[in-house]
Amino acid sequence: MDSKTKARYDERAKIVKALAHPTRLFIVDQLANQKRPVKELTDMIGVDGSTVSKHLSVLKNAGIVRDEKVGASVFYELTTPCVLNFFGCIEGVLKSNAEQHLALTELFEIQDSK
Amino acid sequence: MDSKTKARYDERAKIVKALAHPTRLFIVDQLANQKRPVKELTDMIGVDGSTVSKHLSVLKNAGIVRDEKVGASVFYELTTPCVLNFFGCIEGVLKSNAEQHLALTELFEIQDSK
DNA sequence: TGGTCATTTGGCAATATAGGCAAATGACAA
DNA sequence: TTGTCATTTGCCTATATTGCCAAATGACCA
Repeated sequence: MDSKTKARYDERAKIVKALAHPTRLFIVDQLANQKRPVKELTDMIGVDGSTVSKHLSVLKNAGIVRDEKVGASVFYELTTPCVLNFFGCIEGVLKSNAEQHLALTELFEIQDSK
Repeated sequence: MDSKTKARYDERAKIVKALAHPTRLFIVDQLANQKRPVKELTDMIGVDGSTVSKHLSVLKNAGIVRDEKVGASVFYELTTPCVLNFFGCIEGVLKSNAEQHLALTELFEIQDSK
């Protein structure tokens, strides 16, 4: 793999890595239709505020969210709503996995019943 | 966040994490239109075969690829082609980042020229 | 100015991930 | 059977990530 190709995949991986955490996926979901302050997200998630702040900075660093200061609060919003497409795609994989698992389960049941 | 919601995001994150590596994104891309043996992927990527094997097992474990033994080789293929939608989405974020960066650059140039 | 709230940053310990090498496994041809 | 090739697994070290606490910063009100 030449260095140019490598660089392209490194960039892409940076975006995906930023989304690769349950809390961050939750945050993205909560920002789907509205901007929200850190406090509100923190209350919803139920972990230390500094932890949420760090997750938000990971998302911001990847260009997935943007922040806006309003008084003492900082509101975050999605920069590119397209990120939400991820969920449909992920659910597709999960559904496929579930079907696969079901098929295997049935297979074993048939074998067991022999 | 209640435990059921937590579990849902944990599952989703598992899928995204499996994709969150440049080599694995490359592999998914190479499997887009055809199944390929490990050896072929290893040659394309240029790292140790055991490393590629491990990346493939991460993808397999997440249900993103499926393997099929043919003689001494093992062919891998995508289970759900929908995963490819990720790329369009990621490129969207990268494009948005690039535009943002360009806008900032221009802003500073204007300020510098004062 | 002093106090409070929201957010971020620094430090730290626990845990997870990556990738190389060596060795084990399995298929197949000589 | 023996040798070779493809793949996987075990082991190990280096590096990255996570999340908490405490402290710093900034906004705003009394």
